[in-house]
Amino acid sequence: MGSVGPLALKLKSLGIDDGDLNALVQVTKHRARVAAGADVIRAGDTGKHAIVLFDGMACAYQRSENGGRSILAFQHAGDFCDLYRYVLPERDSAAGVQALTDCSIAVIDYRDMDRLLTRPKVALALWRATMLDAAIYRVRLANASRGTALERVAHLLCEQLASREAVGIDGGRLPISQIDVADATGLSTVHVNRTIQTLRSLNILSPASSIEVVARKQLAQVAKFDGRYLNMARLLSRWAVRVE
Amino acid sequence: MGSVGPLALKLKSLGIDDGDLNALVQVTKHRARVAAGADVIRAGDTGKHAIVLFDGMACAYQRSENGGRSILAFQHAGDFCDLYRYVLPERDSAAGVQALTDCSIAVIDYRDMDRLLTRPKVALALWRATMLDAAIYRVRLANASRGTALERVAHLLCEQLASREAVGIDGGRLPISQIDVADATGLSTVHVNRTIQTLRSLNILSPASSIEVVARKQLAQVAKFDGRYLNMARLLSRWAVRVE
DNA sequence: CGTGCTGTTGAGGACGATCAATGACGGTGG
DNA sequence: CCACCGTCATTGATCGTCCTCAACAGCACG
Repeated sequence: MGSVGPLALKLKSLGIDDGDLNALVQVTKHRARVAAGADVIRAGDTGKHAIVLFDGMACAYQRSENGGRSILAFQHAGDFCDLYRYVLPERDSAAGVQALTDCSIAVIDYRDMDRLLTRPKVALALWRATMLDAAIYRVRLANASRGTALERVAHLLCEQLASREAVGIDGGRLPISQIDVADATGLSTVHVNRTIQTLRSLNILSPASSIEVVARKQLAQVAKFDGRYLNMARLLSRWAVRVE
Repeated sequence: MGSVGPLALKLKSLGIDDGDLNALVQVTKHRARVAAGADVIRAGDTGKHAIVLFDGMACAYQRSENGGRSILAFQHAGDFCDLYRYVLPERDSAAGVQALTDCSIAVIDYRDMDRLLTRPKVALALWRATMLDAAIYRVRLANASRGTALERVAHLLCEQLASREAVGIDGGRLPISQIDVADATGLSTVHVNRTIQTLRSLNILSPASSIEVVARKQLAQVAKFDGRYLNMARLLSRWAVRVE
């Protein structure tokens, strides 16, 4: 915890000071690894602790009756995987979190959470963390079912780059498959493939068989991406002064 | 205040007791009316108070660069219109809340909010209220871009009936236009019209030129609607025991 | 009696789904 | 070392859902 990890970076931008941060870090234990493809949170799992993603990339998904997978959100280092379940313990047997790459996770016991919430700044920061997720849902909802496949795929990629930047992960490579993009956009894998090829032919994505953005400016242009919430982290740190 | 209004019903199901409820009601002032079509919250508005919807129906929307309107959520009596902005004061000039019918609103000053949050149960209940909205975003996101127009329209109608039931509003009539449905589903108004006619021919919607559900069972069947979160209010009241 | 908004209907075309097959790659076991 | 397998990426062809454009009807409003 000498180095400023993504979690610390995120919490600080949400208005937490060093003392509170330490309190939170100290109850964060049980580090574990989850293999790519495995579930971080089993569908229908009844949790007794909150899970934090320390490394790797995961996704919150929802299964549909026909077996399909809707990806609701991608998660990166520093994200809480299921904080919302602490507040609203819905037992949704169709919802879960899946590791998209090999992941490193840690847990915070609900008992410890209860104690953490007695610190006002921590309570507000955690509330904000959940609202940040909600804000992402809002943006995705506003763009779902609207625009061409090109715009939607481009927008999704912009979102993820922005999310990663906010926690200090740079580099244009996204360690996800085209299948993941399809499940996140609601497009078929075939069409996602053709769309990605279009983006490659525009020299926006690397020609390699992985998803790597090499021209962010143009990507944002194609996506009509509103970079405003790209700066969320920076904005938040300004708001931090409002705390207490 | 004497009668159990939708707001009280909602807050109680979120774990608030009578004392805390009174404290909240007492800082709820400045009742006002908003005409159908007008904005409850102007886009880009910088709020100094939270707004509660007392009567009528409104929608949280987002404007897109081409002037289109994406409806992110419908709001009913008892809903907070913009509670999330208290926590995460993003100044999104494209987002707003619009009255769909004549509405009656009230406001809670942010100063009073600050004081309310010193009550742990109130803080948790308000956090839960925002997470309830987020849960709705999740469900809508999982269903957006998926399935046929018929399923999507039917699902939207189910959601709204369920939301209204949860705060004590019964009756199958929804006071919204086909245009609203189109903006909420991402379909064209023309196709929404045809879809609604299909639902009418199935005797699920009333033949009248308004949106009135007369066969909920079949509607839920068409929508593949998972009634689980229909019971959110009742579930919540069970969870209430977990508070504190 | 015009004006504007919502609802309704028709025709044509585009975007993306679906089905099907093949290629590239890494891992596993013989 | 090679055969086998599963996953993911790629390509082609066909088909259908839904969009777009355009016009009109009903209704409330001034």
